Amino acid sequence: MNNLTKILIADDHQLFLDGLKLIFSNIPYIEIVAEAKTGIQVIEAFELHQIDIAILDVNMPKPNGFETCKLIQQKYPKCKVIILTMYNENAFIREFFKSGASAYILKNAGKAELLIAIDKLNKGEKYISKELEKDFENIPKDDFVKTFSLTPREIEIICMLGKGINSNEISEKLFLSAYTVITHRKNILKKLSLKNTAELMSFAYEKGLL
Amino acid sequence: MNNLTKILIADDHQLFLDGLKLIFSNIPYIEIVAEAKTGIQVIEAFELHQIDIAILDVNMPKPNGFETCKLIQQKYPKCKVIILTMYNENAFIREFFKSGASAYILKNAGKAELLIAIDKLNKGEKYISKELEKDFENIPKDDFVKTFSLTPREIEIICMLGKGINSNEISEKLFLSAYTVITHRKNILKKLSLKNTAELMSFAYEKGLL
DNA sequence: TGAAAAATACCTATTTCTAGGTATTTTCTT
DNA sequence: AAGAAAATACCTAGAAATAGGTATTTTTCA
Repeated sequence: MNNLTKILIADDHQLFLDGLKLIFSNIPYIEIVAEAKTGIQVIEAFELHQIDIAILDVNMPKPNGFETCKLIQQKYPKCKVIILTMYNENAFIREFFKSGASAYILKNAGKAELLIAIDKLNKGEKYISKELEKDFENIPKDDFVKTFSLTPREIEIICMLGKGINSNEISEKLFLSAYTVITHRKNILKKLSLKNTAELMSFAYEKGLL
Repeated sequence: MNNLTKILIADDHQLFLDGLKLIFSNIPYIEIVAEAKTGIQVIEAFELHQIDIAILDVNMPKPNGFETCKLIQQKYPKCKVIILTMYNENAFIREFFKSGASAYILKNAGKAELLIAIDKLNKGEKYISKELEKDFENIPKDDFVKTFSLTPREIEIICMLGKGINSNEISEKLFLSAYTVITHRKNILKKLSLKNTAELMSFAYEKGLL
């Protein structure tokens, strides 16, 4: 056994990948063994390489960071996952927990924080960005649940709506009846007391859901 | 006069800035003299430093890359601007022209392309990402001009839609025929090549319209 | 294991949106 | 003053969203 940490990095922007590579190129105990631009490529990379830590962008396409993380945890439970997020999307803290990831870091957190996180992960600990940690404590649990009280499925549908995908298309993509999607949309609007989807999109953006 | 290119970099994500810094750290003829996370910080930096090239992220907040670019060109017309964009948003090619920027590059283009662009800019030439160039040629000029840029009335209506107000209600508030509002909405979606109002809301938020 | 939450699915009726037009008037700009 | 752009308004048909239900199955969690 050696103490070289083997890392996979995944983000759909080449420049960002380049940046990460250069950041890690100075660190002797870290080796980047694979990179990917989509969730599918991540899974493929796992079949070819032995990976200790996967650094995934939340907004990565096909599938997104959380989904990819779940897949990794199922097949390779020893691998730790760091989720990188753009904004302080506190609606996703729950997703983070469910996904089984070990660290959750804001992209604007800086390089030092990344290295600290990797260090903690190697010790078997978890890590969450300072800024994100605040949200945890500031928001009482009940309030938090009440404020949004959106289920993962509902959030998923909201995100798809934001891309201009309509109920029929969503039902196809998620292998659901169109009725089900319509029911979800109805529940979302009712829960949040919103008039229509346009207002829902505003809400979603203002709460950092999108 | 020296041949050292002084660069400002601006993006709201620290890791991305770090990446750019490391990329340029190997290049002897380039010096990063300032960095910024918002448009305001960019303007402030211009008051403190002599800058040859500004590299701006489109999606930077307050104000966005294009707006910031316009401000720079007004006050410091000698400075060249490189706009970095996440996706192939051809809706913004026109914005790019209006802003007076000298280069327009996709973020996933890779480091080499950035260096080529800087080289061209130093020679007084312009540069556009290969992938984006395609879109230029495909779009006939007339079509191109008609395709984008929202009128004040259209923006007003978009804002109201974001509040959940529907066509009928908008027509009442603005003392217009409902037909007129519907026509405006139709024109907006066509102009921006969007599928529906949900996607329009996403567009509006992402571009800082809402 | 039992209750609660989430996800699923169906039905009807009505309203609203979208897409395809055309066309006139007003405002801006050169 | 002429032309372009913006704003206005109308028509039709079809697609999609919304609102009101009900109800079963699956997951989650205490």
